[in-house]
Amino acid sequence: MRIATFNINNVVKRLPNLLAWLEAERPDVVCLQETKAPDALFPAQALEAAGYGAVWKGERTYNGVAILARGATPVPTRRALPGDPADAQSRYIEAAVNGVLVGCLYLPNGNPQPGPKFGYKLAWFDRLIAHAGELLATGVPVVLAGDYNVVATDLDIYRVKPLTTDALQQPQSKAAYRRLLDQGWTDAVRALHAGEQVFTFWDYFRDAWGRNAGMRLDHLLLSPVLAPRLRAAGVDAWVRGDAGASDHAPAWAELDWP
DNA sequence: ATGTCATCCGATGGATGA
Repeated sequence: MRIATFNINNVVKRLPNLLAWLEAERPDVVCLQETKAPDALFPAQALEAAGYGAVWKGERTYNGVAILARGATPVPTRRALPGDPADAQSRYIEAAVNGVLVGCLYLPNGNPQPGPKFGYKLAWFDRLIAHAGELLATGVPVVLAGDYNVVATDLDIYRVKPLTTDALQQPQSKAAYRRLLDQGWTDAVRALHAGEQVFTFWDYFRDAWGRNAGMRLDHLLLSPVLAPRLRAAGVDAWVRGDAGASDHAPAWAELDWP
């Protein structure tokens, strides 16, 4: 099973890009973020025609997540991250696909920092860690995939800028990601590319793609049952170079499953 | 501080988020 995560940055606007990538790479499972479409406008029919069943949770203009499965329909288990009923932002969806529980997440960006948005980011991270711990306790195979909006280490950014105010690089953000990993999750791309600079995001600003001034923000975390089954992992960086591309490229993990 | 891309509201651009 090959599972991918892709911040599509508007699934309606970039449907041609999404379909081109699906046809070229044929991932089995896809987690999408920033679909930026209300549920009624999610392009389910076009994806079905491309061979993918889907579950989605969107909203107008912002956020929005979805899980696709090739030749199957994911069985939804959640459409929100537990822990705050007042949180109306569409940032988490979870579904079972071929015996794997897939959590698809879009962690808050958190800028500007400091401020209420950064507070929301850290609170959301705490809720994710709590939920992830409960998933681990069940012992079922889980992949938590998405845009974590964190530069985890200095290796995950093209150039370290000391004393930056960027919410993605704050010590609290990095510490939260570290706490999540320390529960027992395996960062699939990092596990197979230790010490290598691998990026999943290149800003639209300042020709970041042309200069390879990227960051690694999109991750697939594997629960302990799945970690020994990891066979390959990488990033389909070519997607970022296409016309009308998202500012992210898909990251993926190939699992010996089932 | 800058820069790009896109959307929204509601106006023919400015504010916003990323």
